[in-house]
Amino acid sequence: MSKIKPALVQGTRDFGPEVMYLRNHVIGIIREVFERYAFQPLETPAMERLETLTGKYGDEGDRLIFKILNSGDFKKDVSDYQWTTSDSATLAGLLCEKALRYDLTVPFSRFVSMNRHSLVLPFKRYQIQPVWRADRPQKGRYREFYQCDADVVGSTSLWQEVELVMIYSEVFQRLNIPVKIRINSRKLLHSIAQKANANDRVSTFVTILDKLDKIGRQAVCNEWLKAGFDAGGIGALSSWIFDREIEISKVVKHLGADCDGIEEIIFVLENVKRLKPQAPLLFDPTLARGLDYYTGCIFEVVASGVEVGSLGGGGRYDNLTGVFGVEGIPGVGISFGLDRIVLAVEALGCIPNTQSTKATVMVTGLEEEDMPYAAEITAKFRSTGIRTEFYPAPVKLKKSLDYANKTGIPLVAIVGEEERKTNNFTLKNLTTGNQKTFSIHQKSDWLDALNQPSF
RNA sequence: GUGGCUGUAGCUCAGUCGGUUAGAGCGUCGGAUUGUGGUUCCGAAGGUCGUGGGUUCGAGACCCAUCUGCCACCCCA
Repeated sequence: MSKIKPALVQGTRDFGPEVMYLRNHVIGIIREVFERYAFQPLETPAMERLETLTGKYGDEGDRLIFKILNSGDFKKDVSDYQWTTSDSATLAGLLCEKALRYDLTVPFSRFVSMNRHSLVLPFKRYQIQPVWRADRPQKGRYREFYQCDADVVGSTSLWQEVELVMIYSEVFQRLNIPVKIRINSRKLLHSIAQKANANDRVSTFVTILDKLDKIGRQAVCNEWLKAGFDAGGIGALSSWIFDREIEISKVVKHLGADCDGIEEIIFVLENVKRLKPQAPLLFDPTLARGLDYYTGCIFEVVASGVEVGSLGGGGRYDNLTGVFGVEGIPGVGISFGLDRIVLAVEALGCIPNTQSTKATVMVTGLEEEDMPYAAEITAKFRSTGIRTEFYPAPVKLKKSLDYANKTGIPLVAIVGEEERKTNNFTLKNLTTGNQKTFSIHQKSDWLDALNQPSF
């Protein structure tokens, strides 16, 4: 058999022990906060039926769905005519019934539709799993990445939005990442688009507005005009719309208090304010977000000190279950991008003392005859809950001490002929270089020394 | 999906105009020391130059394709 070069698939990564400590730490904080806000855990399969996923994320999103080739003789259901005349997208639909999930919200929506009779509404679930997108990778952009979602279905109350904003704030506070949480509303974007006579082409209008950061005010106006939107309307809008941190009261003056969507934003802003979140919640009239299914408030979180893209996003979707034949179940949710959060933590250097699973002590025997006794000591340590590594061969002390040094084990229990014959062991503190002999029968003595080495 | 940049030892990188046996530092392994690590000294291993073709007497270098990483679009966590 010819040798195969080991390689990763584009846009995927391995996570070694050091990174896993950090990832688990971050996941732990997110899960802890989710549970404290009374969300319940859920996991769904990596694969969904292709038809479950398509049509929910917009044309661009559909293109990025990873499709899974049918098993068996997948050619047999496709006619020669279809092979030659179909375009790639149509052909993919004939060859693939399954796909990898693109996000966690749509699978959740599918789950809710299937289990609506047994769910008590409002139902709050959290879900921490990988998702896949056939995107072209860059820094902070992968083809496999983790999302951490909290969603609540079956409630139209805006208090859900308020609570979700508080979750964002609390998680990033605990992670020591300074962030801004932005809020806008799809309804408000519709209202704004109407001012430029863009009723029938809201998404085109919004897509151009969303480019503000990259191309600037003038270019946005030019593109609007080029796209044929009403010049008078654009002129009026341009006096205020480009202020990304505009006071909502000014927007009320421009659009009127009865403008669709504005009341919701005011409600969320005011009630969040009363709860005094650590992270600021800012109204941003240019915030758009791409996912097609959002209908109400939308959110986005960006880090203040680093550029790794948005760390999270979310919003309200009034009728995602509708396409599964279940009407009248509204939902709202947020998502954390674990991989970008980890990047931000690394870039900011705000790494908390991550819980490593390294041993606190290593037991090493000097000669073959010492090994059974060394194994007994190891077992004794472990039975008291001490994380213990057993060096599995009698080697020169230089070698085993070197190993302990390099793997970061702070204490070494040395067992040789002397110790074995007297039921003792020598405990060496690698940080200070000091060592001390203990009797194995004096458990309280050595237990103290292992837990709090003071020599 | 579109356009661009990139790849030499485990890591960071040299490698002249296309010319003989591809180098350095760090790291790894062994020894100096038969019960004591981090320092020092000595020694060794490690490369089909991302991969596959092509041009050439001769390619790490030039050309084409492909894979990867990165950048700009697009989109998004």
